[in-house]
Amino acid sequence: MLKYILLGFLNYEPMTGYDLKRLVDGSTAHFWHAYHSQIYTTLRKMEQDGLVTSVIDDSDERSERRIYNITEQGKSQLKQWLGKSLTELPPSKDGLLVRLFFSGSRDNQDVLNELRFQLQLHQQQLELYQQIKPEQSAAEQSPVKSDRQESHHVESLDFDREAKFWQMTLDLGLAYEQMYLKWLDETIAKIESF
Amino acid sequence: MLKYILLGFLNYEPMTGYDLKRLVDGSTAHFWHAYHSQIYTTLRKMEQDGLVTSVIDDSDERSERRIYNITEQGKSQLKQWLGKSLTELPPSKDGLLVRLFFSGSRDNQDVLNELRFQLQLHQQQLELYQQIKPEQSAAEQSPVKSDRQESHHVESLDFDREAKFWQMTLDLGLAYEQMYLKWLDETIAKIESF
DNA sequence: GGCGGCATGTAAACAGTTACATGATTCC
DNA sequence: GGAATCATGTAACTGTTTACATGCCGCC
Repeated sequence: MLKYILLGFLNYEPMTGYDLKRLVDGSTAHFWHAYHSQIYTTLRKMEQDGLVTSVIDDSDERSERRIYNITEQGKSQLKQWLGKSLTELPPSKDGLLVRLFFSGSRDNQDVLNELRFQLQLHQQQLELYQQIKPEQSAAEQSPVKSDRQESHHVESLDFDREAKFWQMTLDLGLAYEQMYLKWLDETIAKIESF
Repeated sequence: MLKYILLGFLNYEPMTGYDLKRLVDGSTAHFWHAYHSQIYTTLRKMEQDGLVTSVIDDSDERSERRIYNITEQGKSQLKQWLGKSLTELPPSKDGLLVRLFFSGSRDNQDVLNELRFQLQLHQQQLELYQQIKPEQSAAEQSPVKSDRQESHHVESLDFDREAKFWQMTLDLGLAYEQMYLKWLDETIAKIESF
């Protein structure tokens, strides 16, 4: 999956592993997280498979910035992947629920402490999403922050349309956090009344 | 994590890999899924680590039913794990959102078809949860279906209390599916009005 | 007799995490 | 001068998934 995220971003414009890392952290991390180590190794793998090419940036000699570029093969694989709809539910993995499921033997106070901490975390997450929210103009909100006047023109990219889809994923994030917070509130109240 | 799920179930009573597989499928799969291959190999690993022991069931000679038993070390590790609260948000992974995020270049009809199919899947999932719901008596709803009169007495297991925690995880499942369905509805409507 | 479900596993591949490592630059 | 951040990567490990494999039993 990470492969397609990287192809997706590189399809906007060429960039380095670090750029990709920041883009992932700033946008897809909420529904697909990746460590920098995985990003770098996946990029190397993709290069071997001919989906991307890379060049060392000489203009900026301070360090070895390796700039990745999507190939035609990479573009076609991205397109092909987008063409095949998902036909299954994403398998969810939530450690907190596992813990709660087996919490029969725990002290209520222990469980409550854990849930209250989760409440804080989810409140922070919600606030983070809300800060992105205030439907900014598409361009400003764009995860791709390049000067569109400059060098690499992205052919026929409709930023308004892109922004609508980005907004939809954000909407789910917001709804998810609100739902989770409500459930945490109710669950805490239930345990308090045991 | 699977390790602790298996310890958690084996802490109720001894059972086979297949029993564990069915319990996982029937309860924790909604927040932590595992394939049978992983369950069997994890059990073997746990046996090597002294967390469980196993014996081949002779009473039933038709096949090699290997019955796993939690050890004192296993119990203590489970307890220790339950004692250390989670301090981070569970990283979510949702392939549909990844696809939506990069759907700017897709036809609206393609995206709509995919979302409508997801709608069906989530409706089915919601119905599945609702069928479990009607707050049955704790014992009947118990994922552990053993005769409590018989052989292995589980010392001091409060099924009512256990059932309350099981219900909480189910409540999140229900809230999640309702939230997801609402978002899908709204998102489909948005794309239709593009 | 064939099919589906029960029951058990192994092997290989792939994905994801943690730890280690290094050197530059920028800010205090 | 030291700390933080930028920037890049490798290595080892752990976890997860897919595919392969086998044999029994009960039902139609």
